[in-house]
Amino acid sequence: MIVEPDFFEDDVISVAKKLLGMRLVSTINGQRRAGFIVETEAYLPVGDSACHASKGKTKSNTSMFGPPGIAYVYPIHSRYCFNVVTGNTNAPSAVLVRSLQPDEGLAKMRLQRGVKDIKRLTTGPGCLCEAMGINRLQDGASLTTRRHLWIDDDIALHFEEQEIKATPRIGVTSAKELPLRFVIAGNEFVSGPKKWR
DNA sequence: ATTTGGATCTACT
DNA sequence: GTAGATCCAAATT
Repeated sequence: MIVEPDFFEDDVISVAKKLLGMRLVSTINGQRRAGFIVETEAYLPVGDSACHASKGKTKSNTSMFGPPGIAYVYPIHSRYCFNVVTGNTNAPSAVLVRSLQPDEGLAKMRLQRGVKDIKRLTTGPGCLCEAMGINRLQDGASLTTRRHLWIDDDIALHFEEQEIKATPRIGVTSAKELPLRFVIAGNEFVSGPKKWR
């Protein structure tokens, strides 16, 4: 089933863990593509200097202040990063989806990415956005309708609870030590240093 | 109008 | 493991 809005009303760390193994599905630009979420990061509403919302609302981060269950897409280093907005109040928090295990529409992904190696299709936040066709138009879009982009568990990647591994987040320049990155341990589509797989 | 710094990626060693 | 490419938007001039 497609996930309902209340799925995202939970606290951000719980949502980050619950998303592991679920499917992200896109029909942007026609061909349907899907992948299993294998790596996420939580960005907290309070006490998290690495969170984009921590310095207040700006033109580009307004989606983070919106209702749970919408997308927050922002540009960085000539790529996009895709987040899911969470929380049940005005407290801005979000889950960054960092990596997918490709499941459906591999040919279209290869076309959009311009690479053929399956390990490089959707491994890394910028790569998965390119493969799925996620762009600035998806910023603020709802993820709980089957329109262009949504999350479901029609098929789920099976793994055991104890296989979730928590590590520090990648690439952040502050709050470096907080263990807010969650991965399916040992999955070959997880990005980052091998110590953190 | 110009500068600066990022929740990155790739190619290379 | 590291260097260089890359580009948007916020801050500064």
